[in-house]
Amino acid sequence: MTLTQLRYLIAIADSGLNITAAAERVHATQPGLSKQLKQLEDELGFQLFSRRGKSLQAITPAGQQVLERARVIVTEAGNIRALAAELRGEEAGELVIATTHTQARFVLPPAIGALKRRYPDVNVHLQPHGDALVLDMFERGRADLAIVSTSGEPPAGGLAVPLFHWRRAVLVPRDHALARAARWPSLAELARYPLLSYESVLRPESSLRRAFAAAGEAPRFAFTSRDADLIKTYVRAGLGVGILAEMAVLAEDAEDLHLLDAADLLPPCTSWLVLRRDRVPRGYVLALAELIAPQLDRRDLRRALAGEEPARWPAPPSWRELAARARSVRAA
Amino acid sequence: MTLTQLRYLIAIADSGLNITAAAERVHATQPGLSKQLKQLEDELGFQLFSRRGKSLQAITPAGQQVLERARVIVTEAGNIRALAAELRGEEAGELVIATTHTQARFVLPPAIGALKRRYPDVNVHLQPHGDALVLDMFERGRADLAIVSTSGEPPAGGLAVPLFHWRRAVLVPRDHALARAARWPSLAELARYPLLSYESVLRPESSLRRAFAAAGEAPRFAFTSRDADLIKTYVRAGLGVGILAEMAVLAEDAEDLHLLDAADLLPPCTSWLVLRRDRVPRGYVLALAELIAPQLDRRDLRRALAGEEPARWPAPPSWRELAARARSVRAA
DNA sequence: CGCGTTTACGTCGTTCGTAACGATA
DNA sequence: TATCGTTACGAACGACGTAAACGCG
Repeated sequence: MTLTQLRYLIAIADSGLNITAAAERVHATQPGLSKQLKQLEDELGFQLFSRRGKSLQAITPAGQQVLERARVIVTEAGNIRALAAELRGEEAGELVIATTHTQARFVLPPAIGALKRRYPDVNVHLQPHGDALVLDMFERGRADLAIVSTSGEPPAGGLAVPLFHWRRAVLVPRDHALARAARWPSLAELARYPLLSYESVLRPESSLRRAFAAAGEAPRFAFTSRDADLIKTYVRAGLGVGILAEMAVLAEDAEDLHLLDAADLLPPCTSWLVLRRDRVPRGYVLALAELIAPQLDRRDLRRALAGEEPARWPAPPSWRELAARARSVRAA
Repeated sequence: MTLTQLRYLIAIADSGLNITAAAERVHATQPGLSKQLKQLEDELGFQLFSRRGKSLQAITPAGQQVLERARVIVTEAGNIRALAAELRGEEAGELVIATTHTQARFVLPPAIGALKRRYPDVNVHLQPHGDALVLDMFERGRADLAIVSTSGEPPAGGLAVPLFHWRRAVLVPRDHALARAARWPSLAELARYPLLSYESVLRPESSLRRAFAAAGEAPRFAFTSRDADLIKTYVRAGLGVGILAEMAVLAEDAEDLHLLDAADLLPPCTSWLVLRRDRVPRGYVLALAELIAPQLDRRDLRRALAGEEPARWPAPPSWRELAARARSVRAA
């Protein structure tokens, strides 16, 4: 049994039992993986995968057990390497971020920009996905960190650190009836219009859906997307009333869109940074956290990951504060 | 980085930084370890050990971090091998038991005898130690299981399973004043005599010491040992009153010793089996548990180790019941 | 016939043990 | 001088990639 064999095993399992694809992933040749897998199975004395003909069919129950432990081993080996890289002062590496489109498009750009200036040799890989998939990818170990939002409890699956609070924004075309109204609309009034919002409202436990339900309303979501830009585009096209994160509203949107403050209508949300408890983070991972949310300190993050602390986090600022602070920095 | 290098690293750390001794332990040559250590340090880019001249002086802080992760890796690799051995139906292996002298001498023999009949190819290594050292050895990973006693909470450091309850026995020579008394002595009466007991009573938190203290007595422990046989020998020699575990009292002791029932005087104790949560146990480890305490079932133990259960254990019998049951089995 | 896996083979790198050397107390 | 670690060297092994063969849809 070697670390290489276990790495190959994981790659095969994570590539849908396709050895050729797995070989690609680990930068090796397919016969190499085939052989190593065979050797591992010979050493252990049982099949890790069931086969149909020559193709791998499924992981055997025993193989599943081995796979789980192999993941621990390979993760810890990676931790040792990360530890060493940090100690050497290495500033190159990969940073895989699993997050939603809104964060990737409207929140992260300045932070990632600053990060790349500080760590030019870090390659950043953004994986925008739907809410559910983000945490899924993260839990499968495909990402170093996840950035997700909830309107309540912190997300499970790792160490969750609050980055900032935000509110929803309601967007309508400038000539929309709601834009001319004298006062902010109620939920009931909003619910009369076709709504445009994120894909995640399709889930029954969506906080937006629940807010309407609590007011006895059952709005029609006429258009959903993961992509806030698309939602804005279709609001412009007159499809209805857009409900999206305030971060997605830019100054230039005011030219043809009217922003209704939904602060009191809809529950506030928190954006969370989620780190894997089983991984030693590289310095630039924590640097990114600090860059997004200045109230965070990487030493606290390291302590929390080591499990040494009850993990009390500084109160997160609102997005409005963060944006104002960023503007004043740019002005200076 | 290879599994071998990490195994060598652990061996060196566990051999007091003596590479020659470590080489012995892993059945390799000393230059082999030296070289692998050097290669690992070269790959990681920093020293795992600080050196004075050529000798290893201490583990560096970074080395400590690496060492901890290396232990996880090597443990999990061992788990995979154990898993495979079980699946193959392998019935050979090593069984290292950390326990006290009393358990090793008076409780385990029948169980280990039966185990060896069932698993002739399992080599059993008994490590009798003082109470504190037992758990220490166990936590350092030198033993597959520990068997210890407490008179209250289960021991920490692993998955603790209650085996049986037992009481203390008070032994005096047949011609001792207490042997002729009409009734059982009180703690105050006992405390008038020099006492002979286990080494563990020297610790201030000892349950025996606390029992006397609660009665306002401060007895003199004139003789202590880890070895119940020795205590009995010195009781015979007239040094005083022996207080030991009832398991240590044999039928033939009645010839020249008088047994006082201390059931109501001194608090009861529980013997616990302790398993490491990070290790997949071989079948014979669980078989031993079943052989000592028939109320246990290895499937429950496996489930509890997998963390799937709130770990409620069947009520442990008393040692008296266990011994009676064993006698009736022998008679049949 | 394409896709994916296995088998065969040659090369290269690595590990390991023996033996000699060096440093330290 | 004894103990312990390093260096040197040769043999054996193992990993890896290329190329070809095999099975299957």
